[in-house]
Amino acid sequence: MCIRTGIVTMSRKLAYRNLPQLFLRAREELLCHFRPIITHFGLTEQQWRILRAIGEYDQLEPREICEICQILSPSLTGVLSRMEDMGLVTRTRMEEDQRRVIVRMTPKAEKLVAELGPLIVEQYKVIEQAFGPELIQELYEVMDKVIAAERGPIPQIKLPPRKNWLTDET
Amino acid sequence: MCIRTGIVTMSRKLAYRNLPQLFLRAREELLCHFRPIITHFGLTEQQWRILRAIGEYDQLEPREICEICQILSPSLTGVLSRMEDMGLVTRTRMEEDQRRVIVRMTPKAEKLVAELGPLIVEQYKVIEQAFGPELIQELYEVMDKVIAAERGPIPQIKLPPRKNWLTDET
DNA sequence: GTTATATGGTTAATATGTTAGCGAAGCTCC
DNA sequence: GGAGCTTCGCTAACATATTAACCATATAAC
Repeated sequence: MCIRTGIVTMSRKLAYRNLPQLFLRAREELLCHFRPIITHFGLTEQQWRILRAIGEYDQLEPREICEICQILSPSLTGVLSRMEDMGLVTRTRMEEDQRRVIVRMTPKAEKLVAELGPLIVEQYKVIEQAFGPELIQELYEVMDKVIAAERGPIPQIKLPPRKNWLTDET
Repeated sequence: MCIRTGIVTMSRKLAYRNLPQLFLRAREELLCHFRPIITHFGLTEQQWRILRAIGEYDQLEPREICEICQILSPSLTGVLSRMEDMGLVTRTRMEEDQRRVIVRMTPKAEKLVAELGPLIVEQYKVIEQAFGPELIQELYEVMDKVIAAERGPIPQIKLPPRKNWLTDET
């Protein structure tokens, strides 16, 4: 407590650094080298993620894209319909199950990926040069350890009773 | 080329795994354990990032918040004005430089952080238990290596002449 | 001192993220 | 075979991300 002002100015620094935020920053550190390439072809980052995924699996259903590309279903709906308008993908309902949908690339998108893909790889090589191959390798390993769900379920801490922080003035 | 269909189905799998996407997935793997805590207090993830930052630095200018919290300036404008409406922060123009602004927490926000912060730390401990302290340590180290700009500027590959992929039908 | 330039925050327009909930199609169980 | 439940994609409402451009203020150049 400050003697002069009477205000408690203890360090509100938490014991742990903001890990999700570090991920965000590290991701941006990488992505900023790819963004110019992607936008050069008139795509958004998400659109490229999706095209890359379909290119790899040949065809995918929306919920598969959601999981692979880390895009939530409501977002995907919009992204896909825009990509459909751009003539990049087609959406066709499955015969067996009228709920499900198949997403495929158009020939135009195939050509686009055929041009864009190698450039992405080229940029990866440049980055690998700068970072050092060991760091890249290390990155893949650590990421996989975090993602690999080979651990028990992580419990959620008990939450205190809900107060109306944002309405009460007390 | 497939003999039956005549369609070229070569593997369009790139030589490098999608690293930014791995970051995204790993980040989500962590964040999903904190999100319930944050929303329990009626905050969004970004709002908590900002409160945590201000709590640590006592007061910040918008552009500092942008850099620390990885939020772009136009986004921040909206987030801050919403937080102002919620009575969480105050924005005051600087006397010396009428362009600049100082962002501070309100007492209400101070109390909120005082309750929320320890819960976040608690959850970190739980996660550390499940992940193992070594992995957490390893994470911090690798992230810092990626972020630390102690390397030369990373060159951008040369881009081919721009074609109108999205308008031409050729 | 006035013009040129740079900086800090903002607005505008569009795309995506996030949560809740809906509606149709498929499944289960009785 | 119909009630209840689940799955799948979607809509709606709001918050944020992203790019471009704007405006006021400050600084540099002359």
